[in-house]
Amino acid sequence: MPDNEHLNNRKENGKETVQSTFAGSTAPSHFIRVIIDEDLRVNKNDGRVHTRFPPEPNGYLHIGHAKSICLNFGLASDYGGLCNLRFDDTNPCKEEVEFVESIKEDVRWLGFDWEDREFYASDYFEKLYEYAVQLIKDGKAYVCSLNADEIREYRGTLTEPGKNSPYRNRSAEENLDLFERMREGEFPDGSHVLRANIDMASPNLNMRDPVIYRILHAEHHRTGNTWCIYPMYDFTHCLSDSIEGITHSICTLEFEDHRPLYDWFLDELDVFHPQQIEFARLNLSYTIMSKRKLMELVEEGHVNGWNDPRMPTLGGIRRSGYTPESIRNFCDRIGVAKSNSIVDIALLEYYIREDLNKYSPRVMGVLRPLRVVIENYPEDKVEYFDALNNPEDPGAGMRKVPFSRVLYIEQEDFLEEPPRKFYRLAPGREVRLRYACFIKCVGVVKDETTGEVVELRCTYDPETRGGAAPDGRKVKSTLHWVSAAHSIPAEVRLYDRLFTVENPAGEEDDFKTFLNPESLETLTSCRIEPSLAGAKSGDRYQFERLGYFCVDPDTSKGKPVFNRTVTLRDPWAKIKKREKL
RNA sequence: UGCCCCGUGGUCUAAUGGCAAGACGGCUGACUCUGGAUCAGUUUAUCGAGGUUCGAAUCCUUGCGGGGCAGCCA
Repeated sequence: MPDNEHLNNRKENGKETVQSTFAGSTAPSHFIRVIIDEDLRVNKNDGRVHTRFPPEPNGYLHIGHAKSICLNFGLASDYGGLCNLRFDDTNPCKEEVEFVESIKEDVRWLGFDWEDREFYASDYFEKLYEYAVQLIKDGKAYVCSLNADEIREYRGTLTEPGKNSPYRNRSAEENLDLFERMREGEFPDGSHVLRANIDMASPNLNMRDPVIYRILHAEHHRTGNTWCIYPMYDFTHCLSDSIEGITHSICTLEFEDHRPLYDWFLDELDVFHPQQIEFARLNLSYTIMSKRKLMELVEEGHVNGWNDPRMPTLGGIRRSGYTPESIRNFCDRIGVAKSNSIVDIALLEYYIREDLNKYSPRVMGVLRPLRVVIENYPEDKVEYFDALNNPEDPGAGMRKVPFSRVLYIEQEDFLEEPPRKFYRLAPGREVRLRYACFIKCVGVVKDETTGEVVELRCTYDPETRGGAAPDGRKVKSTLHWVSAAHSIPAEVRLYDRLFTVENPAGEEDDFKTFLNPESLETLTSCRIEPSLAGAKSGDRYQFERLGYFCVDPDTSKGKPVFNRTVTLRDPWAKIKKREKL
């Protein structure tokens, strides 16, 4: 049994916390570090660095969130500060406990620890209410009784100023009374809102008397039915940051226009003032990151759930076999900036290969078996050859691989009429079987009706046992193989990119028209070497010459299922494609 | 048409007034019992026009291009 312990005990399940974000610490600096360095230099915030990762528990996390998680937790760790996990749960209609659990699992899996700092915006509802009351008393907020449509009309447009609400001049007493009765549940949803009193002519739409509280008679996942008014994001977020003593409140670019409002609340209330800093969210080529679109894929059955290995969700990525280490390295390398960009998915693949190459046990498995009979090998004989578990890791040891008269090799490793640059097996040609011996193809058996090659007749050279020829002759290629009688059947799921175009969300047509019809190929007659008999869900292996594979949870006793995480770099595949073979 | 942000090789990110750097990708080659890994080499960039300056990717003006904003979502 190959030693898979390195991999599976490494840095998962929160057992080990990340100290420095990038092994070798070659992660590039970026503008947020420049800001923090300057803050530290002038001793702003008494030299503290305190960040937070603030997901809304209304869906699953994806690789884009991983960028934010690595940024926030990484910065805290690098500067000797802290990072809170805070659930932004101000909309009871969309949020569920299930999501908070999965978010916690994902953050932990990535290797980060928020210790006892698990917070919820809903923890602050009472305090937030008091802040709202203070704004009303200061004449900075009022209860508006326009309906949603009217508020929209009064807001004006991008190019035209809005006009004041007729309720804008209510007295503080009346506002206080109304707001209190909103809280008491006297009014139906939508009948009143609390609004900030700012400027209906502001060129920034967010400043045109934004709503800060709405009536929602809905049960909240944490506060139950305690409240029937809920604060809006802009009001909640800055004050939650302030309450927690956050120094650097890092969010994505679309909140840039909200920053004046973020600052406004904190200034008007005269409370501790964190700094909001915006960065560009991650986009990856050949996939999508929008929660709504991902939901569409799930609900319409284009993928098999949120953790389908094709999904960019952390659940999907994890199931496909990615390691948290590789995701962290990736996030450190892509940098942090303010320009919208699409990172090549090849970079992500590079980091998972880099990681898995170091740690994953090598093993042989044949995906599309082609029967090979070694004519000069005795019927009943079995030999066991020594195979390296991991050439990159001398400590990984060896294992025995059984060899017998009937074997399977990969169908694509034989061509009756080999083109130029095809080094593998062909009639009359000799190749090496990995760790075993040289074989030469002396005959081809075909299906009489279809003409399909169904069996190869070969001879082996007993002198080459162990893989080396005493006479020093070379072969052009080495093939992986399994012994027919000893191998065990397996299902292997081959995953490919989800979309056929780099930026499906940026196309004119609906993104779903670009779904890759070949994003999943399920192979059910694979044969794998017997050492894999005890493989457990989550175990990762390199199938030699094919790629990295991870045992899927669908695995049942005697029926292993593997997901292909990523292929090996494959020059032959490139040649085939280039020369259209 | 208002406001805000962003334009550096194919991609992502550095250089913050002083030799445009790195990673990925691509292409060569070496090595190899994985066409893997490794190693070496190579290819390609400051959106345009003015200005400030001894000197501009960097500062200013302007044009062009891209993105965001009119939820009682976050």
